[in-house]
Amino acid sequence: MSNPSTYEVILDTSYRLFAEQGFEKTSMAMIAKELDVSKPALYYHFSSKEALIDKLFEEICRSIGFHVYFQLENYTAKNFGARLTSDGLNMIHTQREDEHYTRIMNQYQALGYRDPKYARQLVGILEGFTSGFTELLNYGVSIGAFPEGNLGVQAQMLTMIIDSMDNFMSYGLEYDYEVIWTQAVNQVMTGAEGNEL
Amino acid sequence: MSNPSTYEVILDTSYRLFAEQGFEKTSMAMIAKELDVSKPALYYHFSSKEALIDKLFEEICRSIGFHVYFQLENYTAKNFGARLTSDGLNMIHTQREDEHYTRIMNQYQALGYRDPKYARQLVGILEGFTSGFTELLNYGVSIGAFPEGNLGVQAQMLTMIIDSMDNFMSYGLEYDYEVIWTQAVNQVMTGAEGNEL
DNA sequence: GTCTATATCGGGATAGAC
DNA sequence: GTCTATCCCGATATAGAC
Repeated sequence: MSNPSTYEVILDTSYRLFAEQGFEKTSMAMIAKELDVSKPALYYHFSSKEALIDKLFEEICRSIGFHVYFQLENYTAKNFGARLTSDGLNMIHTQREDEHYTRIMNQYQALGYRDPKYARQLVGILEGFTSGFTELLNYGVSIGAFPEGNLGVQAQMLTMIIDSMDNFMSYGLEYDYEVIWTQAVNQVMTGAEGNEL
Repeated sequence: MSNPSTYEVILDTSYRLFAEQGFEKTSMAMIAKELDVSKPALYYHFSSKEALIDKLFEEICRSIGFHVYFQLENYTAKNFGARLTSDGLNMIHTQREDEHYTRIMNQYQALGYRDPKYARQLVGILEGFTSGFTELLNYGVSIGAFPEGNLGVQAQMLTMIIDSMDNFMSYGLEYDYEVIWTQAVNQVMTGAEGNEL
């Protein structure tokens, strides 16, 4: 196995440079220069640029996911709405602090359009949120936190909104994200139903 | 002025190739080959690859926008909710038919992170939708279609949801978009209020 | 594990003829 | 307005020494 610290530091620097400039505009030479090592040193740890991009993606996917931000055991009938609201806002604020996160995920999204390998992982993340929300809402109903509704659809809506907020924030759009998320949670809690067409 | 038909056909083909493969992976040589012309022919019409990308973006921006899908004069007190629902669904379905649209906009979003020139235009489109929805909702209140609420926030939410649906559909996620959009419109129409924090 | 030096290729862009 | 031929550069990747 290669030296873990060098390996890690390459991933960290790549993450930053890829986010700032994109995959194509970031050459292996630039990464090497930023780390003050030579190009072949990179190729010793990663067999190709694509391998580096792939490993980085694996690391990112490992570090995110529904259960990082929403933990079922923290929820009670009494605090359910408030907790769901604050956990969601906390997630948004956390991602907002890492200015590179949204940018690099946008890059992987672009790759996903051409290579199913990336698309599958991205879809997996989103589906993880939707199934996580579904599970959480089911739990909420079971402990009597709120009346039953179409929880599957509500979970989809929460996933879409939380994903979209991240996107809009990255544009610098100063929308009332707190109010929007709070409203979405309230809608779920009051069991509002959409009219079928 | 250059021959309009050649100019147009370059833009059309570029649109498709850029969407399929991304800007960097699509070379001027590939575009030329696809059109069965030579590279210098392209450079006669567009001074550089970046100029081509920019002109294409201008054309795209010109062809989209709130008022393409939502026209205030079609709305009455009686049909307001139904019309807002169907116009939104129609917009989503239209964009879904052009498989290249979401992909190429994703590319311009990536460019926007590095060059404010693109970011400004993208933000302009989104703000156009938000101000369009605000105007439309204000009109709805003025004709008594529904009670007054925090229309600015509601307009932001509608913008985020409609943008997000397009995104999720492009992943191939089969969510209940019709129900979600209908629910969002209903929430606006019933004047639901988000609790301030 | 890391270096210097180099091979190889493909891309953007242009010169100059027609 | 379009062509053939070419320039030039930067990128990925490797050979081979230490």
